[in-house]
Amino acid sequence: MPELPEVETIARGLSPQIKGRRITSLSVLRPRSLQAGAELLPALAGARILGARRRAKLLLLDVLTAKGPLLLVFHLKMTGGFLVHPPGSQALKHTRLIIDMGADGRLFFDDARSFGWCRVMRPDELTAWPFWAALGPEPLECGQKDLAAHLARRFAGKKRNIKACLLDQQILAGIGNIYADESLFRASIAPTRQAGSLSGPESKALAMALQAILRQAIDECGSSIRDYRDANGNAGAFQNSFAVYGRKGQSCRVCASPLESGRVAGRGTVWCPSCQR
DNA sequence: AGCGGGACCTGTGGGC
DNA sequence: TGCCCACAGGTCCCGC
Repeated sequence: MPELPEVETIARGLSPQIKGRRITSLSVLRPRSLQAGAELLPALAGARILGARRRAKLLLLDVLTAKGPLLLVFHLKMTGGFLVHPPGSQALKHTRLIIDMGADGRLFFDDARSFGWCRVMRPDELTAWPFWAALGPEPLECGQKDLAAHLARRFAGKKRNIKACLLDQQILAGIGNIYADESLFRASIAPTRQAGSLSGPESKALAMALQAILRQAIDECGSSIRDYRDANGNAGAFQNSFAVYGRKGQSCRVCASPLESGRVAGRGTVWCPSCQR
């Protein structure tokens, strides 16, 4: 599922394939996949794509139209993905949007489960968008000490469990189910712990674990469970490094205890009852 | 405040 | 083989 490392990998792989290209048109094959900005579609004709970038789990395409800058903001949710196809290529079964780049090909946004979406926005609309404005900091864009301090501050007094807090995009941006479970294992913290009960050293350990795991996952081009592919159609490799996610019923790689599984914060969760306290 | 549950989606895989 | 159902999960929204 595209979380921070997967979206980052997609943005890095996509950017060189589309940078500097001109959009001839954007076709919407599934109306609900365009969540906002239909009135801006005509302005996209002739616009130049400046590049692809990531914020939280969002993938953003910066484009420059004759009337000024616009953004194509995508949320890939569970099964969204991008691939550039040759000019004239026909839509696939799950293609939801096509950005036609003339002789430079066609960028498909495919999404089997149709949870993902695109919003076409002016820069001022983006900054005013409540979801965008409320996003917490990027975990890899602050120093380890700053991240630990931020987490400690945001966890203080919270009765919610720590896993729910890690999944809360307003506390920290980009973490989903996989990296929440993996980070908590690395930091030896049980997902069911009340966030407010974490000690200073535990917040530090969690900050360290989050950064180490996200960096390693980006280095390995993300995790591919089933659907995820990068912008070149390749699978990631971090799934081979999972300590707990998807290992329900198996034994801990560190202490060999049987892993515990259940629903925490409404999500399937796996942890080691011996290593994680 | 925080939690559970439903809605949105569809492909997959286990059980029978 | 085929049917049924649980499950995957990010976000929003509603009700308690």
